[in-house]
Amino acid sequence: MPDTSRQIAAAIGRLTLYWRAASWQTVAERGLNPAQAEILGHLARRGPARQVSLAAALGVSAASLSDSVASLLAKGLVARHPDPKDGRAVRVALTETGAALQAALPEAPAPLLSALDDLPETEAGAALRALSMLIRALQEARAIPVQRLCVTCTYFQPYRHDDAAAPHHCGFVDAAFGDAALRIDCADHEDTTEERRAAIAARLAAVG
Amino acid sequence: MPDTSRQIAAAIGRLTLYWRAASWQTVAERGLNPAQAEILGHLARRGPARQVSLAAALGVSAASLSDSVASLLAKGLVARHPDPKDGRAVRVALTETGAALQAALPEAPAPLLSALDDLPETEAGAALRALSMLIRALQEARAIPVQRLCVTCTYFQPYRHDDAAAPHHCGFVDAAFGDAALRIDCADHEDTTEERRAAIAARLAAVG
DNA sequence: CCGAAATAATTAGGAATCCTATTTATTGGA
DNA sequence: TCCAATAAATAGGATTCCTAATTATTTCGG
Repeated sequence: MPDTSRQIAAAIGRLTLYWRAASWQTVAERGLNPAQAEILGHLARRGPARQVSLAAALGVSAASLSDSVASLLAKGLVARHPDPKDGRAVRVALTETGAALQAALPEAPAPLLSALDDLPETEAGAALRALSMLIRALQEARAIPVQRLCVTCTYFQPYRHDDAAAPHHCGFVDAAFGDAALRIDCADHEDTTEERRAAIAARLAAVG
Repeated sequence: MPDTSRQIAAAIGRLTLYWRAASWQTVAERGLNPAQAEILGHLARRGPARQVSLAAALGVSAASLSDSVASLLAKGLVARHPDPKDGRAVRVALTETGAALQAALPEAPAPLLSALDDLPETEAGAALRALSMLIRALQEARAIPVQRLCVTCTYFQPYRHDDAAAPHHCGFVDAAFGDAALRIDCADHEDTTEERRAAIAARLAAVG
C-alpha cells in the first residue's frame, strides 16, 4: 500500500530532470554540453579509458560516444592514444586544457549542493546509505556498470565498532566512520568478492 | 569532512545517467524518446497544460518544448486547444491514443523499481523522507517548479500521532501514515502557506 | 484609453546528441 | 588457419536543444 518504491522513483525522476537542466546552464557557458561534461568528469575521476567502457559508463551507444569524443577532440580537451594492449582500441585521456576546464566545472548544481547541506546529518546519512544500497543493487543486477562504493569494497567493515555515530571501518585509511561518510565513488576502492558484497548488503539491510 | 552532500550528489548524478539510458530503451520501442515520454507523463499526471508551464516543468526552453510537442502532435498523441483565458496561449492535452500509450509506459525502469522494492522499509522510508526534504528545498529555492509533496501540503500534519510507525496524518484521507507513505506527487495535494511549509520543514528536521 | 512592457508561442538557424546498421581492423579461440 | 567476437568509425537520419527574432495578445501605467 505505501507504494514507497514508486514515490522514490518519482523523486529520482524529478531530480533527473533538474540535473539535466541545471547541467546545461553551468556547462554551456564553458562551451560544453552535458554529454561532453560527463565524459570529462569520468576521465577526471577514473583516468584514461577506452571508448567502449566510456560508452558503458555513460549509458550511450558506442557511436554516440564516438561523436562526442570527436567534439572534445576538436576542442583540444581530450586526446586519443592507441591502446598498446589492443590494436583495435583507443584510449581517451584528458589534455592539460581539458583537465583544467574539468576542474573548474562544479561537480553538481550549486542549488542542489546547498539544499543537501541543509539536510540534517542523520537525514543525509540515511539517504546516502539508502542510495548506496540502491546503486549496489543496480550494479548487482547488471543494470549499471561497476561503481566504486564502500559497500562493495574490500576495505569496508560494516558495524565493526560499537559507536553508533561511526560504526563502520575503512581498512584503507584505518579509521571508523558513519553512514554520512559512505562513498559512492571512492578513488581507493577495491572490489571485493561477490560473496562478501552479499554479506555486507545483508548486514546493512538487517540493521536498517 | 564527511562530504556527505557531494557523495549524495554523485549518487544522484549516477542515477540520472541510468535513468536516461533506461528511459531510451523502454520508450524507443514505442516510437518515442525520453523527452516525448516525459511530456506524456506530465500531461497524464497533471492534466492539460500550457506549453510554457510544460517547459518549466521539464526544464527545457519553450522552443525545445514546441519542437517536441510538434512531434507528438504529428503522431496524434496530443492535441492543442486554444486557451479560453488567454489568446496567446495554447493548452496541450493527451488524445485518447496518447493516454493509452502513456498508460502502457512503465513509470520507472523496472530494474530500479525492483532494486527499490528490495530496500528494507525503514531504509526506503528514510530515503523518501530525505528526498522529500531535498525536493522541498529545491522548490523553496526556486530551482524547480512547485511540486505536489506531502511536506508542502495543507492536509499534512507531521507527528500528530505517537505511533512511531505512522506518526503523520493526512487530513484529506483522514488517516495516519509513516515516512514510507510520503508522496512526491500526490493528486490530492493542496499547497499550504509559506509559513506552514517552513514550520513543517523545521519539525521534520528536528526529529530527523 | 492608449502605448509600452511583458508574455505565449512559433520560426529560423544551427550544433550536437543519439539511434541503428554497416564497415574496417584486430583479436583470440577452435 | 579460420571464424566469431570486439573496438571503433562511418553513414544516414531523426530529434532535441539552444539563442535570437518574430507575431500576437495581454497587462499595466499614465
